[in-house]
Amino acid sequence: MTADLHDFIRNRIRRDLDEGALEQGVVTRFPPEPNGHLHIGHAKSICLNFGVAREFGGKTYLRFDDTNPSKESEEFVRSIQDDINWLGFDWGENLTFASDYFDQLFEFAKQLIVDGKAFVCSQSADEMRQNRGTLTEPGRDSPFRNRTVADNVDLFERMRAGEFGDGAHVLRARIDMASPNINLRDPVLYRIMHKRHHRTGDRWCIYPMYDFTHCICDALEGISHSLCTLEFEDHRPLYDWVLDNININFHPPQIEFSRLGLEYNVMSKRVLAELVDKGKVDGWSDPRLPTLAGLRRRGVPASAIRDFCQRVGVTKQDNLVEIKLLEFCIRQALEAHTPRVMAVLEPLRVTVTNFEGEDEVLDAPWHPQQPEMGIRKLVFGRELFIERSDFSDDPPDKFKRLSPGAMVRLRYAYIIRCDEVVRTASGEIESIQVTYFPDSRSGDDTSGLKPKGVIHFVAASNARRVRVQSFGYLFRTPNPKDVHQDFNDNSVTSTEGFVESGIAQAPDAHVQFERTGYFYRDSSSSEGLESDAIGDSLIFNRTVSLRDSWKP
RNA sequence: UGGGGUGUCGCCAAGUGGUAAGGCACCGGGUUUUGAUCCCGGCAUUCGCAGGUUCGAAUCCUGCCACCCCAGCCA
Repeated sequence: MTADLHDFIRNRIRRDLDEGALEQGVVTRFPPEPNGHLHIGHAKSICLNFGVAREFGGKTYLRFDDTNPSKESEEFVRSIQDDINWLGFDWGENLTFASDYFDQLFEFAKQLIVDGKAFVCSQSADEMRQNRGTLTEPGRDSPFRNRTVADNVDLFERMRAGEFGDGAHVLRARIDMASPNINLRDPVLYRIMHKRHHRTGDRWCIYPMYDFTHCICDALEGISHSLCTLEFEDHRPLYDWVLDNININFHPPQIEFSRLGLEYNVMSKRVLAELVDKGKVDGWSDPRLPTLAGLRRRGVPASAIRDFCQRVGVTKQDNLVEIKLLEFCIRQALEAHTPRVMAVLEPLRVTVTNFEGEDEVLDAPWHPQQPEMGIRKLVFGRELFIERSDFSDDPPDKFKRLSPGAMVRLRYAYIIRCDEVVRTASGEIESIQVTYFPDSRSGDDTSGLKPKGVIHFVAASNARRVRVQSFGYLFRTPNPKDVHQDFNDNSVTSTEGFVESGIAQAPDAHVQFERTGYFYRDSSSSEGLESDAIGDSLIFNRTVSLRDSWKP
């Protein structure tokens, strides 16, 4: 089940364990900011953090990093929990919020002030930026850098008391304005923000910054390995500085790994939020999005995402994973147990001229390799639909489908031969006429006929209308740089076809339309995309097509 | 021109001095009432480049090159 994984993080953990360095065992945390929905990049982190804890008998905190009330909300807190659960992970009792620690954080900040390691700076944001220096030039000390401890304590208390407006003052660490690492040039620790917080309400009007908050929360929770992405690498000295300069007896190591890059996708929450807000997609759960909500609505099983994250591995290398790997994982997850059904997405009418009388009911397995899944009933009759692409009046070489004079097997039913093509006045193929061979019934075929191909069909009397939505990539290039220019405005294809009525008895919301792909019943409703709520017609989202190795 | 990272097959990725795992993709072949699945086989004399150390280097040393990240009172 769980292969022995040997990425650099797990190797490190094994070493720590061997050396007896972990008194409390393995403790990890997944620290999302509740300002958007989770995407498959977060899934990589979730699988890593929860996976590692599971493998080494440790525990994982779900800790919301809610230090910026101007962007965060309860709605996102809920959706994130739902998504993590759906992915298959459980934090149990270990649900925390950075805001749970606001009181302690405040005390730690005061300690820093008393020790002369932090000061209240009253420069404007603009002035501060100007004095920060550049990548190659050192910054200049703030004129407020040498305020007395007493003044600093007083000012900080009054900041908290609400005496000042947003931006009037800020609490800064007193480190080194000449540091080549810009994060160490007296970084801001607290800012004034008169904003109601979704958990603490109006109790605070100053909020701690990430760099000050995160490391302390990690220490307070006894995180044994604080795993984050590469862009925090040069924040690590600050992470360590804070913990080294306050009175705390635990110091987690921060270990960075590279974020997931996925072809034809964008993994930036900012960009995703923008697509949602501008109505370019149908909400956070648009099936074209790499969000967990979107993947779920598309029909991607959580197990496929977990498998994908495992196959992708964990390293420090920048990467852009091929979308084909995800597609492979999805097909593989669905192959073994997804019920089969036949659906004709672009119907071509077929008349079986030698079929007389009552419709015939046939049996077909829900899954050809899983007989224990049982059978479904299928109807064969005089009027049928086949896929337009399964007929050609000018077949290419090695065409194994139907063409004038040729024979083909209708899956789980009879062999037919095309006798005639009926055309419209303008010459388009309107329907075809065929004869069937009564002694060629699937299962007891005594005809001796050997057609070269098998195609799917739906009997007109057994057909239920179905609307099918297929999705292309949201972006036109594998590695979109300009999300507006590279946006694919034409990524949804909607067709109306027929599905065998047995679909109603399908033992799963996931289904394979034979020879076409895996589909998932869409039951959410919204404006942009069609949903199941419209009329009584069925709506399916194509999760992924079947592999197709046919090359004419 | 500062600091921090990363460079192993088309894409991921093992490997940490002993002579290049694996997966995906791709290409052959077999089975097949899904051109699916499944099965078999092929696919890096070479590890960014150049030197050096060593009996032996993807792994050690030196120098180069390329790419990514950092100048929010965001996380």
